[in-house]
Amino acid sequence: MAKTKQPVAHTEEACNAILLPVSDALDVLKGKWKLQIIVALTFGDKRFKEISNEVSGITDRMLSKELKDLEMNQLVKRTVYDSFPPIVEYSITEHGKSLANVIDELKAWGLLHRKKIIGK
Amino acid sequence: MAKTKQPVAHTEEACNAILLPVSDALDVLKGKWKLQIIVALTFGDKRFKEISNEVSGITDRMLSKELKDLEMNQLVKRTVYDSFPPIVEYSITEHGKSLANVIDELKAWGLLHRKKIIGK
DNA sequence: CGGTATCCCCATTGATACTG
DNA sequence: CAGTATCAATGGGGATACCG
Repeated sequence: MAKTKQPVAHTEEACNAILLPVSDALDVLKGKWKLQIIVALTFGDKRFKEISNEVSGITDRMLSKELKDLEMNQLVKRTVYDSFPPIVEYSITEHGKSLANVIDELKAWGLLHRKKIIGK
Repeated sequence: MAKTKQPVAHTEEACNAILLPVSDALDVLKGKWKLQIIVALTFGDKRFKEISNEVSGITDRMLSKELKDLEMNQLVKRTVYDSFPPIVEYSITEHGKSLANVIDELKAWGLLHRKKIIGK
């Protein structure tokens, strides 16, 4: 059982030292679409419509909104070419690429979990 | 610009090979409370009330629900001691501990992101 | 083409009260 | 102590129509 008394104040600090950055990270990736968009863009720069086609099920409204969020967090860069009809291209930034390790770990653990739980 | 034609079918496959496991992982950790509970438990086994005290703001209803989810996914183990008043203890499983790398990466990236964006 | 503007639904969460 | 039951609120996301 657990009557090993623990230094509560210290575990709270240690706790927050983990939880704050973890929450920051999760917030940035939150929602149904952001990671799908990021992953799609890691395979190459794409235009609005191209992303829309690759991320199956997303509406224009959501794609627009999510791209803005990602741009605000400097994960994605938006480039407008002055032409008609308009051409807008989206690409991953260096900061966006720095998510690679996170995505790799999530992927690895997801596979492990699927083997353990889902694919009994 | 981007007229480097890409093998669409292949990128779609590659895409899904990433997105499916990543979604699995994110689903398991989804919501406001699950990671807080997991992290709290990594500092030692705890009883319902103890978790409730450490995860600031959570209601009994939510804690109960989240613990059930975590138990279903075998991240957390629930042990009932036959006594009165009842004693129930929660602990992290080995599978739960296997999240350590994921949490570490999220933490590392969260810190990086905070330095880059939030902390000017 | 690359988006906005509106409206609406419903799932998740919160608040509160109660129980074995 | 360790929850459950019930109801209310919030907000993320969908559907559709329209615009520069």
